[in-house]
Amino acid sequence: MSRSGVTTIKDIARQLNVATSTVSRALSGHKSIGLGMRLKVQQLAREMSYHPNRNAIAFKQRRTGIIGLIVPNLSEHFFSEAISAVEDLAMQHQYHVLIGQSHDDEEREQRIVEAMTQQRVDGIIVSLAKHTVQYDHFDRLESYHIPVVFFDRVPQTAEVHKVHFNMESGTREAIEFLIDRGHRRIALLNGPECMPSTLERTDVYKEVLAQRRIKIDMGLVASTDLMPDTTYHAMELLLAQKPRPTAVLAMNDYVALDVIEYIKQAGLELNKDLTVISYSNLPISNYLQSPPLASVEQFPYRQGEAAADLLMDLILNKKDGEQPFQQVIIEGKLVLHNAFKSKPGK
Amino acid sequence: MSRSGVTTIKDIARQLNVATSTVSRALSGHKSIGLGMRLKVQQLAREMSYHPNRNAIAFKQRRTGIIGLIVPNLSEHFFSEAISAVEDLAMQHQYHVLIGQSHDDEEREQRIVEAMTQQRVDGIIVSLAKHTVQYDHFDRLESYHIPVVFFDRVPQTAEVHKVHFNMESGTREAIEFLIDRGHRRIALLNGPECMPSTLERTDVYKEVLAQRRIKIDMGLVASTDLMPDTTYHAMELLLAQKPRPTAVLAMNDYVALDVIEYIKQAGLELNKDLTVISYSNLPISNYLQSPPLASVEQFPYRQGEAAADLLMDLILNKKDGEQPFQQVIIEGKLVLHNAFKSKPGK
DNA sequence: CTGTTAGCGCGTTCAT
DNA sequence: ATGAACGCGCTAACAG
Repeated sequence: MSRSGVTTIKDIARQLNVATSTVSRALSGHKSIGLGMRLKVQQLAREMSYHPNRNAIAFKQRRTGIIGLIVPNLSEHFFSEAISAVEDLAMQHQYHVLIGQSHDDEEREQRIVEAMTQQRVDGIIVSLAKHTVQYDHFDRLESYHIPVVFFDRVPQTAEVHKVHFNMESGTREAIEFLIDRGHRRIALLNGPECMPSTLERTDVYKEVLAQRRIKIDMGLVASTDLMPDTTYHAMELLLAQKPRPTAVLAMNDYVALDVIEYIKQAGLELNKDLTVISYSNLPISNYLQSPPLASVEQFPYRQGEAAADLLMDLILNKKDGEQPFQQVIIEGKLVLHNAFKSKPGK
Repeated sequence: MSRSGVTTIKDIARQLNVATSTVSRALSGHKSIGLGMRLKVQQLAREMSYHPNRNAIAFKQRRTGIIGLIVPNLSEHFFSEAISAVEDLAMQHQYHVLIGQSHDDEEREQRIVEAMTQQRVDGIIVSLAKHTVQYDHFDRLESYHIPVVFFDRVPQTAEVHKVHFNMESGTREAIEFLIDRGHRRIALLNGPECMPSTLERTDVYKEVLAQRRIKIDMGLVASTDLMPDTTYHAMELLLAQKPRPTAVLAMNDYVALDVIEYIKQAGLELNKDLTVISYSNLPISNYLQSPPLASVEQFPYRQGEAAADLLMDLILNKKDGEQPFQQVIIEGKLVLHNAFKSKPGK
């Protein structure tokens, strides 16, 4: 054994009086190695509890078998679901996942990308920090041949690989659902105006109403920065409109919960005086006694899966020629919240 | 530049007609390098957009700057909080985190440990799979000088470094709280009997009741494997006891939610006919209209933080002499669930 | 079938 | 203050 106390192929070779390359070949099942030799080597490797040094292999092969995953926040349910998917898929390909959280800070995001570059990860999956507007740190990866797949929070440009939610279909489905149930005064409680998704939602909102020949009243569109206070304030504005809206589409579950609380405090009855629909990012709706009527499911696991699939494809089929930029769009799905499906005592 | 298109110190050296060792020293701020040379090298490095190959450095130094983190499930809130903490702390030390999820499968856990061994991570933090009873795969790490810190789901043995929740104080506080509010028939809805924490809970339960001179009735102690159906079944058993329990301590929030649902279905009033307290691992209790009365907070972030702290200490102060096994115990805290704290419109 | 040799990128002696 | 040489563990030509 080497001084470090860890067995290397050298040790095995010496023991067997063969060349290191023979050991290397025997262990990796090279066909040119005789069966007898192969078995001898493999057995001795086991006896000496040899564990190949992937780090050395990576160094030599210029392939680390590691992909980087950068998200704003590891503990947010949407992201941890996606991470779980990425890990599952990576593992299937014998790949491993190095994580980093940007905490929605662009500089931190840059530092993580730099670190992952230095680690020579084989690819990166990233959901952008809230205010990232400059993509130099990702562009630089190109010269290192490190493919990048964006997911969920993606750049506007078409010149990247990306996986994201289809805001249009989800929003359309939600609004049409409300219209079909007779609602004509539908409020939109949107996110901060700096987020691209906010604009998209507004566009679809207007488009669907127009198509259905329903009067568009921009007094029914309000913004919140996701904090309860501004949500309450927005609700005040919305409920002050005449005639009062009969439904509200909230931009995510956290906001919806605040809306529901507001409704209670205002003495209104949820989903009767005011119907609430939101975009789902909490796993809890089925446990709430007063959930929104429905949610647009955004399938974080599928998004992570699709991103990992795409990245693995880019890594494994790494042709020299640049590949066309892929875009995977995850369709939302409106899910009605029932009470619990299973009944006690069955 | 090398053929691969990536700048190395060799390239910089050639350009400057100096030795690679000079470049290496200049870049790492070695004092024996003249200021002029240092600056020249640093500037050229920037111009050639040199990014040191950490992989090569790790290979040479036998230090990867990576720690492994193994949890049963990445998307469970308790764990994703802990992961967030580990990542934050690792980053402070310029370390990075490689993740793996065992999906509560011992064999998978072993495979992940093997992979991390091969990657030569500098240390591992792990929360055990539900049914892991054999620790060979962790013992083997010793010969690789890879320190291991267990957290939350830890082995019983004292001969490991570990961070875990103090089941005693949290449980004691919860039960005494119930007793102080007049409850005398307190049910314990425990986890599967194979988990060590289950036994601990039962022990404390019996101990506190004995101390408070309350009759112990093992009919009030039931097990669930965490699935709704068995929880419902357990609730049936518990509520069939005479006299009926007036309170139940559920082993975690998921179980508590099922309990709450059962109560509704049984036509009982939550926290009146039956008071519910649980161990918290969901972030949602404050949003439930019918939350448990209180939860024992288990501070996942702190647990992750403590585990990472301990591991970093083991890595950085790696003396040759074995270090005594550390044990960090996180005290639980009983948290009363109020309705929303902030009111609308304020 | 197997041995020899070279080298991946870097830090680190040991010289000078 | 700088250079030359070596080797970490492994794979991959190239030779036999």
